[in-house]
Parts: sequence; structure tokens; C-alpha cells
Amino acid sequence: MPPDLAELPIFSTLTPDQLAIVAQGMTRVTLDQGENLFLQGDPAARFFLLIEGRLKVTQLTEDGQQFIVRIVHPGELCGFGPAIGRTIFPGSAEAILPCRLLAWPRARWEPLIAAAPALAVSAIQAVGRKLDEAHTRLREMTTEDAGRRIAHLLLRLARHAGPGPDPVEIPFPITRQDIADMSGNTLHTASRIMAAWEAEGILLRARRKVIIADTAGLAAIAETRD
Amino acid sequence: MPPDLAELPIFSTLTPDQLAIVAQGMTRVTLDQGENLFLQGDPAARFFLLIEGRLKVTQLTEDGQQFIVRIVHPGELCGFGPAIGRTIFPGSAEAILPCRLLAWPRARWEPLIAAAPALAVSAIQAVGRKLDEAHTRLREMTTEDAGRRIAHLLLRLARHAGPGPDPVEIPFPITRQDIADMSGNTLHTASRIMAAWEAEGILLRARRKVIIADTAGLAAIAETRD
DNA sequence: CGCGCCATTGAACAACTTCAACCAACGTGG
DNA sequence: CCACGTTGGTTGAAGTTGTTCAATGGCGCG
Repeated sequence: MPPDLAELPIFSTLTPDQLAIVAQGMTRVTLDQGENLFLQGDPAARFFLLIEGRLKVTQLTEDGQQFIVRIVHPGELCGFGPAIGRTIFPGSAEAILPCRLLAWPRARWEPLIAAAPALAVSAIQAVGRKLDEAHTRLREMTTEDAGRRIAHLLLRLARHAGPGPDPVEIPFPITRQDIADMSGNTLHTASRIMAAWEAEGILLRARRKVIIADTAGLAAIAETRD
Repeated sequence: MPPDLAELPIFSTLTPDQLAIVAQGMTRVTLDQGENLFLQGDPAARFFLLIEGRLKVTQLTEDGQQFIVRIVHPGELCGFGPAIGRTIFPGSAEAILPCRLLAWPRARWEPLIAAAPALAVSAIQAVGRKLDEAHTRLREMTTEDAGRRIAHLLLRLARHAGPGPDPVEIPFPITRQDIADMSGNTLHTASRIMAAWEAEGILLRARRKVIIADTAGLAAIAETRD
């Protein structure tokens, strides 16, 4: 059992009593790269906290198009349908890196937030932040052109790599197709634009890999106002 | 004091004791058409429940573009920044019809949800629904063309008119520009597409007014899969 | 070593935006 | 109550962006 509960930031303020309640019914889950944690339409029987790795949450439209809802980073809750009154998962979650997670049955949600109100507050705030992020993406989709959207996306992904000097590597594998889906483009447009940036020395690219060589240059593209 | 608190659906399950707590610190607000309830950047000192009328919530980007976050319908909470840890309003809210609201100071949020847990649950679910809606809009923005996006938008707006036979009137004034902003188009594209629909007998239009004459026809456009 | 997945690139095309002009309804003040 | 400015709305033509279609290259795994 690698990590002690108390060492996780989200639980660090809890008393031993509260930790005991948190631990009730809790199980650990590990996923290999490429495995699915849950599929769209599955009953939302459990909710999860990602400890290590990365998850990609996607939705499939009726007509077969894929839409990437978000990337889940370590320390974040996911699949908390139960908390907002959902009974099935609205999307699928795939491990894009090997993952370790904690899982609780949905019935534990109420006792858990009752035992640790800080958790409830942070859950609500997490939902709020995601709403903000969704609005930001919506605003970008409607007011910005393809290049700026991709630039914003890469900067956002890179921020999760933690602060650091150039070059910044996006810390998980990601295909051009993923980038195109997340930024509302086709694979082709994304590929072209990023090829141009590579020529300008802003990016380094490899198979399923992106490295930002010039954060300032990319930020300049993202902020360009016509 | 027009409506009795207990008559509002959201409070209908509360006991008199709980209602007394809800009423503490509560004030009533009325707005004329065109007035602002709050402006982007204002300190989020209060949160609101819309009883009657309609609000339009917008954000202004740094470079001056407007983005319509949502329309607030009667019975919905709005401006609940305090609930998700915000101290300023991230957007502006304008009355597009004369409005009546209830308002509470932000400090009342915790006692209020403590007194009426049903309210907390419904607040979390309200945020969850908005997240869903934002994701739906995002998905539509990236996978659908202009016409289908407008069709979906109009159907969504019309649903708030309540069920009823054709023709369905969208129950608040709305400009072509608003429709374009909400569906991620320019005024021009929206105007052209809707003009075509009017010629086909699907819509009736007037200044600041849209009436759906053929809901099934519009739904067919919205669902067309290529 | 050969197949499949990921990626790149060019050319033709369609969709949407921009630019620009114009029209009609509303409201206000003389 | 009429003239006129303002706001909301329509429409055409030109221009741009991004998509579609099509072909090709290369890495990695069995």
C-alpha cells in the first residue's frame, strides 16, 4: 500500500478519526496504460481519486465523434457523478499513463463529506473550477482562431508539469489527434500549425510527445490581439 | 411581498423553522428591463434566486469580445460565487425582462445550506447541470456546423417555455446578435440561416423575437447526421 | 519484415467571416 | 405628429480559414 492516506494533500488536515472514516470501504485500483477505468453509460457505482498517472475523459456523440472532456491529473477527484446526482457515467475514462487510484462505493459519498467538511468544500470548488474551465474553453472556441486555441491548450497542459525553465515537457503521451480534439480542430490543421511552430523553434515534437522550447513565444501567440 | 417563501418549489419541503432561517437576512430585489444586477468584477457580496423574469449572464474578454455564459430562468440560483469560493463575480448579469429576485448576503450561504440540506444538494446538482450544459455546448461547438448549433440552441431555449403545441414562442426578447453569440457564430451567419428557415416555414421572426413554427422540423435539422 | 498506427503534406473545396451597403422599426425632441 | 438619429436586422460579394480527399513516410511491435 504505497501512500499513507494522511500524506495526500487533500486529506492532510484530517484527524485520525476522520481518516478512519475515509478509509472505510475504500479500495485501491491500478490501471495499465490504455486500460479503461469506466465506460460511458456504466452505472456510476464508485467515485475515484487519482493518485498517480493521467486519465483522459472522453464522450462519444451519437454520431460517433469523440470529444475530450478533460485530462485528470494526480490529486483530482473524478467520476463523482454520485455527488451531483448522476447514476451513470457521462463519459469514458482511459489511462494514458499507468495509474494508481483510490475508489469508494457511491454510498460512501455522504458519510465521507460529513466526516470531512473540508472535502465537501473542496469538491464543490473542484466542480466550480471545472465549470470555469469549461467556460474558458467555450469562450476560446468562439472568439479565437485555431492557432491561439492550440497555444492556450498547450500552455494549460504544460502548467500541470509544474513550474520550470524551458524546455517544458508535457508530462504524458498525447497524439496530434488528441490535441486537435481538445482544441476544436482537425488533426490536419493542428499538425500544420505545430509543424510551423517547430520550424520557428517554439516546439520540439516527437511521436506522442510535445515539448515547449519557448514558453514566452508560445504565450505571445496565445495573447496576440488583432 | 408577492410570493410566500413556502410556495416556491425549491423551499416547498422545508419546515416553518427552516423557513425562518432561510428568511434571515433575505431581501427582495426588483429590476427593470435593461438594468444590471451585478457587473463583472464586482465583489460577490450576495447571491440570488430568480423568481420571475430572465437574466442574461455575460463575460467580457480582455480584447472586448462578449461571451454569453447563460440565460437564467425563474427558479434558478445565480451569482453563487460564494458557494464555490469566489470573491468577485466572473461576469455581468442584465435583466432582459423585468425581474423579481431574492437576495442573501454571502455570509448566509453556510447557515442556509446547513438549515436546509436539500438546498445544498440542489445547489450542487445545479452546478453539475451547468457543467453538463457547458460540456454539451463545447461538444456542439466542435462537432456541429453553424445551422445545427443554432437549431440546438433554439430548442434548448424553447424548452424553458414549457411543453406545448406548435407554435412555441421563446418567452423573452432576444436579438440575432445574442443568438449568434450563444451559438458561436457571427450575426451575419445566424441571420442568413434563420432567414432560410423562415422561408421554409420553420420559424417566425420579429424584432427581438423568435417563434418556432415547426418544432419537429427544427429537431430534424438539429439531429441530421451526415 | 510486414502490417498497423501515428504523423505529415499538398491540393481542391466548402463554410464561415469580413466588409460594406442598405432597410425598417422605434423613440425622442421639436 | 413628423423628422431624424439609433438600434436591430438583412443581404451581397469578396476573402480567409479550416476541412476534406488523397497520397506518402516512418516508427514499433509481433
